[in-house]
Amino acid sequence: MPTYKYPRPALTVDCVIFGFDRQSTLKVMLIQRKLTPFQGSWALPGGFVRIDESIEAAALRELQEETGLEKLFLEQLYTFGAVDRDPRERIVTVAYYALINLEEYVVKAASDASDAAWFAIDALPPLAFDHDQILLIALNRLKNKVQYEPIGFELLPRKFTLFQLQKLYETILGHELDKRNFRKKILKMGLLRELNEVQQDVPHRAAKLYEFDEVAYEQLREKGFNFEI
Amino acid sequence: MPTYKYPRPALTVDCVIFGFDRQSTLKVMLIQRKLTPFQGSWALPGGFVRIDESIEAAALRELQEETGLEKLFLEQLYTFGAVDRDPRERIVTVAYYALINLEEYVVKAASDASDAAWFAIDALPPLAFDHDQILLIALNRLKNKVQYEPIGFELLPRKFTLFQLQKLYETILGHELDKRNFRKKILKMGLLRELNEVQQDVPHRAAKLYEFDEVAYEQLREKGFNFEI
DNA sequence: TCAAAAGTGTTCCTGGTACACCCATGC
DNA sequence: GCATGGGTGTACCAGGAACACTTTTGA
Repeated sequence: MPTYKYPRPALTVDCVIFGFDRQSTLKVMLIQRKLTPFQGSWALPGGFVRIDESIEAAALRELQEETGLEKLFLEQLYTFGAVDRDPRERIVTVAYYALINLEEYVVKAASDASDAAWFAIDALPPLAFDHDQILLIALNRLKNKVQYEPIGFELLPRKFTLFQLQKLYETILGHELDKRNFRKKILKMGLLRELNEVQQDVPHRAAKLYEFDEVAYEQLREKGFNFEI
Repeated sequence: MPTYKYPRPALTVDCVIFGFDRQSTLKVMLIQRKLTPFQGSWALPGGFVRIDESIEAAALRELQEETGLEKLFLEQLYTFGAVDRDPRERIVTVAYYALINLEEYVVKAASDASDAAWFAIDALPPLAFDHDQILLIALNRLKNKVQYEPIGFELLPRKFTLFQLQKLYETILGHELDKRNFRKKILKMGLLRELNEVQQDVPHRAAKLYEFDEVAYEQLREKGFNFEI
């Protein structure tokens, strides 16, 4: 017994998938459209929300179809509902953004050929629909959130160096950071577990590797600790 | 030519409308439901998104129907899409939150009788659907946002005293603030215009009135200023 | 004269910021 | 030996936090 008999907008999800590569560039995954409208253009991966799945489940499903990754950071971004955002008909889309570790992704991606590709954030092609707007908002969210929640680690391999972490912040925030101050601050928080390992195969002195300590973070957070870069 | 022939969720908007009264309590407007399900329960005001209006327009329309106010602060909160959040059928709702100045509202509200009522947020009735969850998230958003954007003023009359402003922050943040430090900080920002007026009809020494200076805020913001309490 | 809020400065301490050099490694 | 990052400590300064008393007004 449908309670509302008027025409309904269609409902989709779109995902802004961020990755951070070895060259310290922030990238986004895009899909080349095979159909009209915007045939041949690049667009955010996405699709319709099925009647029997939650919107978050729909986003996860899309994400898995595209990346093959099971566990990843996923957060709802914003819902876009301008009347004419899709030229075909009324479509409302709930945008999500995801953070993935490119090193793990690359392995899986090699297996199945796909129409997906990674683009550096500062060298994007024109995007279909209002996807440039969505991407901009996602980027802003990332910039803000990375400063007060420890989500940056989601973009790095499990074991990383302090230099990699610093470059990550510099890239996302768009400005340089002082090495000594950065290390002092991040180590003082007590969220990093220093490993008895160093980098391998680097053309310079090998750096110590660290892991993000989620348990320690949870414990500190319960005591009122706030992450802040 | 609909591009997607499968069943679609219905799409609604729900609004969390906050007000701040003369007794320094934070309140929310709720509507008593006339129909099943949850007949007689209190719920957030909301309604279906029409096929030819944007979601924000739908939220504004609902808001105006309920409050009669034209200009108010309105921001998208989050989209709720659990499969069973409505017992009748699949309904996805885009939640917004609004901040209104209760003094202005009360005048209008007196004119048309309504099933709406204001509840202090620490004395809420049980709510229909997942509206308690929505309200909780709205409250968190308000708590956070009020600290780094000057939106608190939306809840006050145009002319207010520093004491009122301080009480507003104390109420929303849930802890007391030091009077001298608060005044020092807020005045130093240069966002308040001191008026040549004082309170009227108060049973104690009358305080100076201030106005929020939006122009000054915009100018400062362009120079990189960040509001912060 | 009492109650309620208005109004006002100083001290201390923490935490941010600026800053430069030697070390280890691979090529 | 050169390039690349690894790794480390100090001094200064600004801004947050703690804190108490006198004044004004109306009831």
